[in-house]
Amino acid sequence: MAHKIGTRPSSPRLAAQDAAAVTLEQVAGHAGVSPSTVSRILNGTAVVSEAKQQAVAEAIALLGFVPNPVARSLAGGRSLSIGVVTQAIDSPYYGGALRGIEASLQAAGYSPLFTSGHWNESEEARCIDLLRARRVDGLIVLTGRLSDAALKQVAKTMPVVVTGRVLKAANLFALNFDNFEGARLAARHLIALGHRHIAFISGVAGHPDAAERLRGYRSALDEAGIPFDPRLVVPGAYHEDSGRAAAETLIDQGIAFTAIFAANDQMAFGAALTLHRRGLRVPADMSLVGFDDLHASRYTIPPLSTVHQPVEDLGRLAAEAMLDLLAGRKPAAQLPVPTFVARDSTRPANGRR
Amino acid sequence: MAHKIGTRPSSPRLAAQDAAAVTLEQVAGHAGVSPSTVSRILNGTAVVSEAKQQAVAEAIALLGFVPNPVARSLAGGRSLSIGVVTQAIDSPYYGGALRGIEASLQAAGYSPLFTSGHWNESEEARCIDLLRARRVDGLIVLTGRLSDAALKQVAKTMPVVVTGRVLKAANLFALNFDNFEGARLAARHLIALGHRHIAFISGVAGHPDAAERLRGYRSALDEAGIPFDPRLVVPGAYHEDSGRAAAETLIDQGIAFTAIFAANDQMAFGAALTLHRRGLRVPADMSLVGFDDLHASRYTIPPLSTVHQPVEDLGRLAAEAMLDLLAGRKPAAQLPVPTFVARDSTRPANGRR
DNA sequence: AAAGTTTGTGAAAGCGCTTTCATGGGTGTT
DNA sequence: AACACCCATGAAAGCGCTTTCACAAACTTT
Repeated sequence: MAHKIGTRPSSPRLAAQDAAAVTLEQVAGHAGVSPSTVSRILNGTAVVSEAKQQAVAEAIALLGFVPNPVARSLAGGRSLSIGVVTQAIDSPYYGGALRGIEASLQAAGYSPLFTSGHWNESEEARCIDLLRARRVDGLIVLTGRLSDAALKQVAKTMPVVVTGRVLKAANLFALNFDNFEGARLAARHLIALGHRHIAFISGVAGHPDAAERLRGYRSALDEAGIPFDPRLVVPGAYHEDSGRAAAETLIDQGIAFTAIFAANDQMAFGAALTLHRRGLRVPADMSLVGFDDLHASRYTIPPLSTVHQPVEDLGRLAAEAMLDLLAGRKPAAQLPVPTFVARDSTRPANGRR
Repeated sequence: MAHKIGTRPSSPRLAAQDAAAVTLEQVAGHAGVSPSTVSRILNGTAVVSEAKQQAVAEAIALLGFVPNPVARSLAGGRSLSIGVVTQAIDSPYYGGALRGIEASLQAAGYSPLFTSGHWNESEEARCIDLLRARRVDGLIVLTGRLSDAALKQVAKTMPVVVTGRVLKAANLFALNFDNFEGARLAARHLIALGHRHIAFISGVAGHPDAAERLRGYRSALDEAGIPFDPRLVVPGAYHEDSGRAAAETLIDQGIAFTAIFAANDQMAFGAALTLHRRGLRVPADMSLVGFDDLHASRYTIPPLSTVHQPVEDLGRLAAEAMLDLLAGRKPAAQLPVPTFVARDSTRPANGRR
């Protein structure tokens, strides 16, 4: 099984497979120094004479040495990997965040380990156990269902960055988007267009961000002196089909309304389908706004007016906060303020209600 | 830094953080056997007496021992992780496949390591280097840009499963979807509805699946005796905006056509937007079909007729093939045959052309 | 009953790094 | 010039596992 050792990489494109076999010890041998010295240079752990630095650098280049992260982890106690708990790796919302995380971590020499909790508390706990078994150095939890207490518990073992909730604890950083303000913006937009009867398809019950979005909706209503009608609020589950079903419920109730505000874009897509099936045109007969500003929202018919959420920033910032935590710094990351993107799914309320 | 050792997990939800500190050696001590024996039981490497098995099992349960995968990797030479090269982790198409991979690998005790090549050959090569440095045991490449030769090269080092191309090599398994047949199905559907002038928005040039889909389109045309008009074929890049632009090009050409076949759903979404802006209704004025059957395609207005591609199966099968390769078995995985899903975006061609 | 074969098990040597710990030369003090 | 002190460096001991290797004990075989 022995690979050829010490030969130059043959392909310039891909590093030679031999590279895997070159060890730090061989580098030390070539450079005429001890393994400790090589390690010190690699990690910047101690001052090393200029001459030896040079020699080692040359040996590394010559042999095409790449440190073995596995050995490194075992010896150093760190794995240079960060566990990421998302809800669904294939969700359009989380995907963007993952991309941001991936980019930022990679730049710092860390690798993300993605797992999906599928909106399920016990599965999330399993993910965390799995990641812990893999000896990740830190944990990024994207809007999980796990209790605050459980998260704090984990934070005793390793740094934790969590999004979508407000939480203070040692070794833990919470990165939250202002869902309240975002929802208020959206509702205000509708109100400014003259809508007085605005239905709201809410998010997953018990979820902090869902509660905040609902609160934002109500706040905008209050400001405008519009009475809150609980019959106009129907629950959804953040996916398309729940939006579709919610819109049906709303229409079948027989209560008049001229606009729908869905607590996320996916539910808005579902609602749009129901409207289409019932022969209601958006925005002519019904205004529709979403929340999240998924990439797809630019391409719906008509393009969806929605609250822009900086998902990629969120991923990037979460990763940076993690890096801060790991380095013992206090993270200062903060999400940009919400903005509303008016596209074509909203229009002034006409006479009919 | 010493954690408490030997205490029972305090929370039933999450494994105790102490667990991380329990070593195989401690288990051996408690069970009154040697570390080698524990290892043998853990891995099933050799026959061990019933009595010791029992004792070890008890010790493991008592201490809450979880093997350290890092040490395991270093000693065993395997990392129990599989590298996955995707093009964009946040793409709606790949997301589903990743989910399938994740599920299958996890069941076998392997963890996926996801990286994104962003449709870029050199970046893909970097991903592979990174994964190799991480000592992954195998590589799953989802429809990359890398040359066949490069892939074969990698396969000399570790097992490789690649999708979206036909390739034969030792230690390499190619899992391909019948893009030709899928495209032919879609085009036939349009033809059966009476369309004679069918525009085609093609995929990324030089990509095998893009070529196959084009070939399928032409084949269906040939069957029906419809002359192929190259002006009706415009290039796209598999994302929404390229579909939007392609549709504009098509319309601006001034050549009559009654249907558009986009080589993937995302481009169909983009094309739909252009049609909407130009005042052309789908399907009344123009039929539209896509390819992939993304989840979102069920929720467009109108819901999109498209070729169903079993992305999650693809992920699952790719993972299973990898497991086979790893175990020295010959993978037998095969993708289901293409099917066409007729929804509401297509309609018989009326008199006008 | 002696020899040969199989079997379960422990001791010990790594896997490729990091990190004390000890050391010898160089510098600074008095 | 004698002492203390600092600094760069190497030797060696792990990190927590797997895996030869060797060896008794338990079987065969003749």
